[in-house]
This record gives sequence, C-alpha cells and structure tokens, in this order.
Amino acid sequence: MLSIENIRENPDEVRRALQTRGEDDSITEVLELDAQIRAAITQRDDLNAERNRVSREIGQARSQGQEASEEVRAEMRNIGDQADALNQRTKELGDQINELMLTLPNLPQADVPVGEDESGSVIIRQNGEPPVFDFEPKPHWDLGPELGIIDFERGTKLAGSRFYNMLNHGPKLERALIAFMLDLHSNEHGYTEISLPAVVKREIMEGSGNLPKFADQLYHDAEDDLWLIPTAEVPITNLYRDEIIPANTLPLKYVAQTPCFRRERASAGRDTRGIKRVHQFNKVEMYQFVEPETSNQELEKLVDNAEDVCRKLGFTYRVLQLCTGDMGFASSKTYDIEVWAAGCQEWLEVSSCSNCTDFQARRSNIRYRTEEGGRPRLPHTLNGSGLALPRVMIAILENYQQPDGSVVIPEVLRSYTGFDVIPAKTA
RNA sequence: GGAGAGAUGGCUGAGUGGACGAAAGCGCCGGUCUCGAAAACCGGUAUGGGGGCAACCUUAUCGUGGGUUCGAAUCCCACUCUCUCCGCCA
Repeated sequence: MLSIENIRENPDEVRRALQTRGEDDSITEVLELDAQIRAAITQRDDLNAERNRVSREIGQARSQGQEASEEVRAEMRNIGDQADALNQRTKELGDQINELMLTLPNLPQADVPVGEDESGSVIIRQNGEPPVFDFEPKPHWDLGPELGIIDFERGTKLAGSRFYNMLNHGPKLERALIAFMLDLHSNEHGYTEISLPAVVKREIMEGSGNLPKFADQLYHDAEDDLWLIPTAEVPITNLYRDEIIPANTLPLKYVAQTPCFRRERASAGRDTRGIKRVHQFNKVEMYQFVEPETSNQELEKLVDNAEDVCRKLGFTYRVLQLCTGDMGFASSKTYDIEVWAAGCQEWLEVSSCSNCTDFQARRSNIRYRTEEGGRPRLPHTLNGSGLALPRVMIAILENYQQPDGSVVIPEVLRSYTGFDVIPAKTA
C-alpha cells in the first residue's frame, strides 16, 4: 500500500511513478475521496464530542439526583443519529479508498530503469560463460525420464498438466539441495530458519500484496477460505502483522523452505515442456525486515547471498535489474538471477530479489521502534529466492551431464546426497 | 466432531451502565540517594485518525462485527480465537 500522506503531498510525482509501471491513474479519484472522508470525519468527531460532553453532564446531574429532560435526551438522540450517519459515510468512503489503494503497486525507486516489459531490464553482471560441450547436451525433459528420475506422465495422471513426480536420485538430489541451501543461509549468512504453513487466511494474502489483485493466480480452498501460498514470502511478511517490533531487534532475517503453488493462468501455453514452469514446486526463500535507511544496501547483500548458492554450485549466471514495467507488484527495486541451462539453451530465472520498502509493512500493519519509547515506524521488507528448486535441478542435470548420459553431482552437494553421480540407466 | 470455560494495556490482573484509555502490581524509561551498583523513594510509560506552525484540542479503540441507551469494557445478538475434558487420528 502506498502512503496516503505522500499521495496528498506529491500527487504528480506519484502519478508519474505509477505511469512508468503502466498503471492507470486512479490518484485523482483517491484524492477526491480522501478530501470527502476528511470532511466527514471532522463533522462526525465534532458531533461525537458534543454528545460526549452532554452525556457527561447528564451523568453528573444524575449523581445529584437530577434526571435529564426528555427534550435534552431527544436532542442527543438526534445528534447521535447524525453522527451514526456520518460514521456510516466514512466507512463507505474508507472502503472505497482502501479498495483503490490495494490495487496500486509500489513506486519504483529513482534508479530503476524505465521500460514496459522484460526487454527493458538490464544485465548488471555475469559470472562465467556458457560452457562448451563436445557432445550435444540434452534438455532435462529428455534427461529426466532417461535417468528414471522424473516421471511426467504419471504426475499428469495424478494432478493434471504441469505436475510431475520425481523418483530415486531425483528427489534425493532435491532434498540435498534444500538442506544445502538452508544450511548455507542459516549458518553462513545469518538467517533464522523457519518452517511455515503452506496455506494462509485471506488477509494474509492481502498483506503481502497477492490479493485482491492476483486471486486468479492462486489456489483457493473455498470451504475454509484458505489460500495456498505461491511463495514463503507471503507467510513471512505477515509474521509480525499488527505488531510493533521492539527497539534494537532489526534486522530480522529468515530463511524458509516451502512448497509453492501457482495456477500460472497468465502463462497458459508458455514453457509447457519439462519442469521449468509447474503448478507446485519447492523454494528456499530469504526474507528480511530492516530499517528503511539500510534497505537498499541490504538488498545488495541479499542478492549476493543468492549468488553465493550459484557460485558454490558452479553455475554460469547473470544478474539483471528489472525495469519499471517488469517488476512485481510490491517491489520498488528488483534483481533477478538467471542461470545458464546448457540443454534447453536458456537463461533460467532462479531467484528474484526485491526491496518492497514500506509497501508490505503498511498493508500488514507492521511497525518497529528505533528506541525505547520512540515513535513506531514502518520497517522495509526484502525478499529473495535462495533458490527455486526445479530450475536448479534443471541446471544441474543439463550442465553436469556426461557423454554417457550420467550426471555428476556438484562437489558441495556430495556430503548431502551421499552419491557422486546419477548413473545412466543401463537399458 | 461433542461438552464446558474464557478473551481487558508489554505482562499479571481489577473493573458488571456515568468523570474509564481503563485500578493495582510487574516490566521498561528518567530522577533522587550512592564512589558505583542494588534496595528504597519520586515521576513518566498504548495505538490509529482528524484539526493546528506549535503548545495543544478532539475522536476511536477493552477479541471481531452488529444492537440497546443521552451515555457501553460493563447489557443483548452473531461470529472468531484460546484453554480444559471426551471422541477420532498422522
């Protein structure tokens, strides 16, 4: 959620910033409603003050044995009715404003490149070069079934398109990767490991920015109004919902592994082969609550934490800064990390790291104190994948495949997998 | 799923129609005392909104939403959550 104060004070600036994201302008409407609600609030509060004053007098008089006249009570009844009507009005206006505000994305920071779509995003740096193979590297949708570790057909049988099963060395490798990443971030990068519910209440989805606007991308249980999380970012954001975090606690850094559920309705027909884009996948997610002054600098470190995984796995990767039109709804600044996959000859997005500034904190009513007794402030929130498992699996299978069809396990993972190689199936 | 009990400030907990944003204690902050600390004593200590340059004024909030009343933490209705017991169960 954007700051209403900021919209009041700098409407043109906000308008311009939203336009760079391709947003329709509802600022004018917000300002109009805001003026109306403030007038109504002033009136209502004046009436309430009058009623409170007279009611106190009635109480005092009564304690001295004097009953209020029917005339006075009728007048107070009338004032009360007027106040109730105005109160109703402020609620309606408040709902309208809220509804509009919930659909407005975060403002991009000044140094974010302006652009309409992913073509406007900028490659910041690259680590390594795509390796050259002396044989034709296979894509994972061939390798997986050939190695007997991915079963697409039976996954589809169970849950439909974009679901799959893994077996034998497949799930073992994924399990090893998860353990490796969680250990790296919690032991070396200072994150607290946390495990979380995979479903959340409606207001939790609103707090993170996924609802109301992106309901069609989420799986929903209508019976209990529970929503399946598309990322651990959703529950972590709301950990401190409606709380004031005590002084001297920030930064708070969490790392979690959860399943992620995405309907991918907007991507129908895209990436239909393999496990690049599926409805359910595991992801290790990093998340931070930080002081506003440090958020951009912490974002750089968070990106490096994600890059560290890539480096340790020996990946060729590049870091992109997303342009205004390509960023997520809640983000003010985003870096993506893409790793090279030799089989499908593609850069795969394995991580997206964002500074959401105070956008999620305001939506979720998360505050903190800088010092004991100080005024509460909104913290900034950061999130970043560290990393998404299926695409890491793709990169390992495709980049570490051998001419004989086997796949070598990266050195750092071997203590976790307990094997050095996924052997080719001897037909 | 069945039965019962409950939900008040950072915490414990009082308050059952009138000066209550709310006693008291604990905690925390500041001060006195002390070489220093502890103890003791004194003072302070919720959040959001509206108005105002400010001092400040005002409003709302006692799980949530409605209702009764001139006036609700207190009375009525609905809901949510927590705890205990029973049942079922990974």
